[in-house]
Amino acid sequence: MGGVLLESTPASALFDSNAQQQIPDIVIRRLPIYVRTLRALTDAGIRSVSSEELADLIGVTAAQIRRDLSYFGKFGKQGKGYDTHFLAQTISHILRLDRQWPVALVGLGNLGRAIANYRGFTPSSFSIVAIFDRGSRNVGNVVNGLEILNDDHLTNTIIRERIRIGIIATPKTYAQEIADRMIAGGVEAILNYAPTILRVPEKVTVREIDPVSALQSMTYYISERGASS
Amino acid sequence: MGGVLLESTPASALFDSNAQQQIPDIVIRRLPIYVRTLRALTDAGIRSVSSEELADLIGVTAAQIRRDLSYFGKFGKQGKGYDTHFLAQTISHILRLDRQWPVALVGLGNLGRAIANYRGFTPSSFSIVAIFDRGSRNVGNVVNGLEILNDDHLTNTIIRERIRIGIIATPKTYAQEIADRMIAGGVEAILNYAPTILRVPEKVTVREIDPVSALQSMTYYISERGASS
DNA sequence: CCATGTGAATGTTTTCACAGCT
DNA sequence: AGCTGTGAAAACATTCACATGG
Repeated sequence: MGGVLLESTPASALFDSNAQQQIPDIVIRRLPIYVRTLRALTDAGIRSVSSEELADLIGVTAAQIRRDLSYFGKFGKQGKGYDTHFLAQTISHILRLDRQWPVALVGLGNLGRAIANYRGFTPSSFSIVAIFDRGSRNVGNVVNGLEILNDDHLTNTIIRERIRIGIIATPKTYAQEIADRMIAGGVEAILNYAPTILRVPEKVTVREIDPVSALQSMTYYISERGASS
Repeated sequence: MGGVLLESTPASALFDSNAQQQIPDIVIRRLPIYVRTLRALTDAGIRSVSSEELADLIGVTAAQIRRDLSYFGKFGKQGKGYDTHFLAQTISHILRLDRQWPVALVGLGNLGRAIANYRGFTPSSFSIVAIFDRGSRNVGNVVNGLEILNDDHLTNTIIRERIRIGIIATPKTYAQEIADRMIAGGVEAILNYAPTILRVPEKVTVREIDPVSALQSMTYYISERGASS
């Protein structure tokens, strides 16, 4: 992960209004990997998989996969395992990946540009539909088919386009202000690449992408010997 | 966050050979944020901080900070709090951030280029000292002062330069092979941007940077109403 | 006979709450 | 008087192990 911990984790799923059981966020965070792995199996023509086979592919235990799935229902066949296509579809539906989500990206440095050009979001249910930067050299240019807008228009565009997801790739100084303006427009999920902890209301989910912290935590485990530079 | 779970988490710290207490990886992963926040305080001229103030800045509880620190020693003064500079230095030392670590980067697409140009690694104890790509258009070019090498030289360069940390920014198809070759050269920590789970020996730590999974887990929490696309 | 789904047991992490030091 | 460091409790997460059903 990179992404460090400390992410705001909705206390309630506010998903289904009846007294639904509360599902741990850590389970929710594993589901995308299950989907990805199941899709790879389907693409390879494999139609059935046991919890143990799936676990080996992912690097977790079979019991964990069975327990995770049990929060949502019974999807397997005893003695047989899981239908790969069906399970991928089912989890995708739980995560609401069976639609395309419009996303706003703010910040167009090296990183923002790489994000704007990344081809992996679209097949994963996300489309960047608006890109913003501080007025200056970038505004007005076109990146990946989208005109870069001045971030004055951020809140209004988010409202108009009904955007619920934002990606922050600004310098850390602006990140909180951008988050506030996203939230004012109705954003409820923020992917934060800026190295700063965002303060957001309960109903907003934030995930941090923090490669520096990830590196800084791994050095703890590196064995003695060998220095250099 | 982003980074998904499922990271290989060394079962032992192999840090200090005597029967040292085992420190939870989740604690280790929080330490970089403590350092970052303490440094910001120091830079702002604040010389002392209580666990509660620090907790508020980071978005965790004061008890958690005190417990985390207690794994390593007693760094505070009762009635007073912690010396910001001293505590930043101490945690940096624990994480071995009081030196510069050479890093190898493999893969030079959009993302690899953004990583190569990122200015945040150097002040955070990491220097990219070698960049590799599959032979073709990129090899021989210079990015951020470094000549891009053919990845045939990967293992040898890692050995020669005593590199212990690798960053993988290749397509997922090559990621495992690159990881294997890094490990053959002595790499013990891998930051993996490719959307695939790497199989590595026990002694190697991996952290995943997986923005797609992060987004895909957040949609679960987005409230009803508002669609569009 | 195989593999799911799940109570119960175990292990891990967080939080409480307060004795003790400054 | 204020805040740390930490036992003990509570909350949370994982794993065991097996009854059950295809």
